[in-house]
Amino acid sequence: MDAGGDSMQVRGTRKRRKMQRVTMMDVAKLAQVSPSTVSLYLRKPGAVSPSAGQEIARAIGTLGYVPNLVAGGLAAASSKVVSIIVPSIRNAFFAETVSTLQSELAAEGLQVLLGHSEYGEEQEEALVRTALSWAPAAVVLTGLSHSAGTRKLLRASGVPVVEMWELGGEPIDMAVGFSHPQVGASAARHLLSKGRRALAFLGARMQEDHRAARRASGFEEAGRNGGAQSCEIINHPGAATVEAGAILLNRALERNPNLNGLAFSNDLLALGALFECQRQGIAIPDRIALIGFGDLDFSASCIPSLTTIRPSGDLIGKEVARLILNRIHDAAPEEAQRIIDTGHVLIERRST
Amino acid sequence: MDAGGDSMQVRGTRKRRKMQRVTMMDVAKLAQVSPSTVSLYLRKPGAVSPSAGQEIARAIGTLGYVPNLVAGGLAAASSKVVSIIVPSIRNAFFAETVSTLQSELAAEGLQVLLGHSEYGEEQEEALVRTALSWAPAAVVLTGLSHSAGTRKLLRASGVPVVEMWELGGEPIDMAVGFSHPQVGASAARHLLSKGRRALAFLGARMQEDHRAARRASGFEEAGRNGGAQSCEIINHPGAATVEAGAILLNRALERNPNLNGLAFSNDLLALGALFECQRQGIAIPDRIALIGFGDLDFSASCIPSLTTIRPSGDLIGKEVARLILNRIHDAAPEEAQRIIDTGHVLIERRST
DNA sequence: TTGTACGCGTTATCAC
DNA sequence: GTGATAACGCGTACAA
Repeated sequence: MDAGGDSMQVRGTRKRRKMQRVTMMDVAKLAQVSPSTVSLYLRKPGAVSPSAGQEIARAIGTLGYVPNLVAGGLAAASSKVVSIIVPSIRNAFFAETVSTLQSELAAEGLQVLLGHSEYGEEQEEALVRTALSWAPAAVVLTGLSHSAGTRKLLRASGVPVVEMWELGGEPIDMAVGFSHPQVGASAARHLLSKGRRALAFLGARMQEDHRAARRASGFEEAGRNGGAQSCEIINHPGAATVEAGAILLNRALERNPNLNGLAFSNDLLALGALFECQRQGIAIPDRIALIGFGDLDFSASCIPSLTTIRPSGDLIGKEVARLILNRIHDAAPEEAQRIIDTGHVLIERRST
Repeated sequence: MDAGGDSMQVRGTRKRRKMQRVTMMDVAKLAQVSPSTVSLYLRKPGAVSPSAGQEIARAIGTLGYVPNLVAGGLAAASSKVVSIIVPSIRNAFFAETVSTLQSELAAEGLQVLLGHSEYGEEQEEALVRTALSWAPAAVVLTGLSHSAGTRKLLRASGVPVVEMWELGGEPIDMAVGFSHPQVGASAARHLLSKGRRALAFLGARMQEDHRAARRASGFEEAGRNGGAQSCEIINHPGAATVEAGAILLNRALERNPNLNGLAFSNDLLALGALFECQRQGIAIPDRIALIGFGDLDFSASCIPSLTTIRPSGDLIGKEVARLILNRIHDAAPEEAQRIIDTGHVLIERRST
C-alpha cells in the first residue's frame, strides 16, 4: 500500500515534476476493467454494471485518483471552466454576483476563472482572448458595451456567452440584468414624489462605468420630464468610495446651494455624503434628501438609514448560472430564454 | 488546403462543437515552418531566427490564432492557472487580496481559478481536490488551518502552495501574512494606553473564522496581562455585518454596562456599533472607545472616524504573487524565502 | 455492458 | 536554429 511514497531521498530531480501519477489507467487496472469503463462510470455511473461500479469506486478510493480535467478538456474539446469577467471584484456588487455564481456553478462541477477588466474594453478583449484559450464551457461578461473585437471573438468561438448587470441592447448571446435608465428614473421619481425639485445625480467614474452613466441619463430625463427645476449630473472621475461621496456633495452644493434631492450612483457615495452632511450640520432629509444605489450592508443601519435601490446581485448570479447550465445540458434546443430581467426594487428609508 | 473547413452546411451536428479551429499547425503551414518552431517562438521568441519570427507573427495575426492552453497544459504537465481558495469573496479583505493577486498574475500570463470554502475545511478539501485536477501552477489557500486530507493532497501533488493571511505555524509550503494574536494584542494595548480598563473583544463567526478567534485570544491575553479589570470575548455566530455590530454592542453592554473599551474583529462590526451608539446617545470615545480591524473604505470617514488596524490585503496579494512567480521561474533553487510577514499597522483615529 | 483504437493541440527531447 | 517524434491523460465512436 501507499505506493508512490518517495522516500525523501529522491529529492534530487532538478525539475519540478508533477506527480499527477495516478491515472485512469491505474484505476482501470486495479478494478480489472478497461479505462473507457472507468471513464464511463465517472460520467454516467448508472451506465455501468453495479459490480464493475463497485470495483471502480473502490479502486478510486484506494488510489486517491483525481481526474485530470486538463486531459479531459482536451479530449472533450470543452473544459469545465466558466470564465467570468467583471470590472472589479472589489466592487461589492460584483463580489456578490461572483460569489453566488461560483457556488451555483461549483455545485455542478464547474470551476470559475476570474478576470478584471478595470472598466477597460481593450483589457476586456485581452481577457476574453485568454479565456477562450481555455475552451471554456461559458463566458460571462459584465454589461453590454464591448469592443468589436470582443464581440467577434466570442461569436466566432461558439461558446455560450452571458452578459450580466445590464439590459437594453442586443446581447451577444444571452443576458441577465436590468435597465439602468429605469433605475435612474425610479430615483428621480421618488425624489419628485417627496416634493424635491432641485435635483442632482452624483456619480463616480462615469466616464468608464457606462452603467452608472446610464442611470444618470435616466435620472436626468425623468427629472426634467417630471417637473424638476434643475437636474444636473456631476461626475467624480475616481472610484466610488465614501470619500468621493463627501467630495461630490460639496461640489454639488457649491454649484447649487439650493439642491434638495440627491441621487448617487452607489451607496458608498451616499454614505460619504451622509457623513459629510452630519459633519456640516445639514439635516437629512429635511434640508436635503438622499437616495443611493446598491442596498449595501450598511445602508439599512446608518443614520439616517439610506433610501436606496436594490439591484439584487444575488439573483443575477443565480439566473446567470441557470442560463449557463441550461445551455450546457442543452435542455433548451433552439430558442430558449435568452434575456432575463431581474428588475430593481426601491427601498424607502429615512434619508428621503 | 484548408482541410477540415466544414462548409457551414454541416450545421446539422446536434452537439455544440467547439470551433477552436485555428491550430498551431495552421500557423506553421502559413508561415512555412514546422509546428515546433511556432511553439518555440511562442515560448521563447528570442530562440528563433528573426525572419522566421516575422513570418510566424504575421501568420498568427492573419489567422487570429489563439493558443489552446488546455492542450498546452496537458503536454507541459502544468497549466497556467493558479487556484485561489478564500473563505468568501464577499469579504472585503479577500476581495482586495484576490483583486491584486489577479492583476499581478495576469501580467505574467497566469489565470486565476477561484473557489470559496465558506470557512469549511471539508469544503476546502473538495475545492483543493478539483483545483489539483487542473494541474495548477500553484495553489493559494487562506489561513493555516486545513484538514489533514488537504495537507496530504497538496504535499503529494508537488504543486507550489501559498497560505495567506496568517502566520504562526508551519506552512505546507510557503506563507504570507501576519500574526493574528499580535493584532489582538495591539488592539488591547492601545485601549489600555488610553486608560481603558473594562475591555471586550466582539467578533463574528469565530467558531469558524479561526483567524478572528486568534485575534480575540491575543486581545484577551494582552488585556489581562496589561492590567485590564475585565476582558471578555463575545461571539456572534452569524456573519460580520454592520447589523451584527449593533447586536454585539447591545449584548456586551447588557453583560457589563461598565465596558469602556471595545475591539472588533472587523470594521463592519465596529461601524454597526458606532451607529448603535449614536442611536442610543452613547458618547464615543468619551463613554466608550472603539477599535476595529481592516481599515475598510468607510473607516476614515465615519463619525467619529474609526481607529483600526490595517492588515494590508493588497500587500499580501503582491507578496503571494511574488513567491509564486519566483517559484515558477525557479529563480530560487533550494531554500528561498518561504515565509513573509506583512505585519499590521494601527491607525489611530477619533473613536479612541 | 465493455473494450479497442484513435485523436485532441501542444510541449519537450533529440537529432539534424 | 529547426524539425521529426513521442508523449500528455482522457473522450468517444465503433466494434465486440
